[in-house]
Amino acid sequence: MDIGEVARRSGFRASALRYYEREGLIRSLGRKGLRRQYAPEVVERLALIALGRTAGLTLEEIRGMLTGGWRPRVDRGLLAARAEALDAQIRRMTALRDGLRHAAACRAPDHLECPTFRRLLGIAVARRGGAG
Amino acid sequence: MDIGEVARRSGFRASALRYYEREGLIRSLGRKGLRRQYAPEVVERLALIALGRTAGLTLEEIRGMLTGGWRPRVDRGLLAARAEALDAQIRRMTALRDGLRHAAACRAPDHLECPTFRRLLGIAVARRGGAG
DNA sequence: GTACAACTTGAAGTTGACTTCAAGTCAAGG
DNA sequence: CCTTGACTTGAAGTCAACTTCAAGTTGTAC
Repeated sequence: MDIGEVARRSGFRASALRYYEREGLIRSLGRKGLRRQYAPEVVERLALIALGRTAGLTLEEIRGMLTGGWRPRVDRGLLAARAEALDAQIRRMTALRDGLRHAAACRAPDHLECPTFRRLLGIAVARRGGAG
Repeated sequence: MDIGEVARRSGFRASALRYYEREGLIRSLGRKGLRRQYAPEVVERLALIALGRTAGLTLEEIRGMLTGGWRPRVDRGLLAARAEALDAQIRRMTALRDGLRHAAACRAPDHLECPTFRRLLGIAVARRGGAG
């Protein structure tokens, strides 16, 4: 496949695909003349990259997770660690989501004054005279 | 409080605090000579900003959520919409987390070949001859 | 065989969120 | 009064992740 075809199928722009190739996230099979030729599987790989991106991962992190095809071994410990880091972020985002949902419903003049909001977000700042 | 004190208490650098002030995320009470003076409440506000940042929100988005103190009204619809967007991202991240956890345990040579992995990540790419 | 759309490259530009730098100001302690 | 370290400013630099641009090449349809 030409890069344009991959772009159409994956939703990434050709410039992004070239960038990903430079960065080692995808590979082309070779060239037809000047033009890069891609295997169809690259589209799945790109779907995974897209998922990682929308999940807020950096390309560096995604590259650490992608092993498919050309890298022989998976570092299972690394994958598990990534999963845990992701889980921590999911918890933070969940707290924020719940805080926002509460804020959308609460009538307190300032959310920072609302105990429910504060508890949801885990904001535990001493009001006065805290020794730490 | 001097900016240095706020920096110590919030974990942000002074340069970040000045930047946030320029961008309208925080306010100082005024100046003592040249020096900005901050109310203690700014530390809570910064904790909220930090939470939003680690949750992957942009400063722009965070500013849209922060109303505390000087902005009179909360746009509840906006807050609810933010919560929903966050929820969508949480779902994507959860899918990815579960995919990673599976990948860390699975013995398939390539995760993209593993039906469990594919299902978890929702990768539904036609293997061959897809007409769309 | 020629037109042209689709590709190629390297370099530079963009955006968000800051940091760093140079040069200058000033509050507080001695 | 003087020193000093924490502050001030605007401008420029940095990083990730691309995009855009200019100039050049080429596969392919006609």
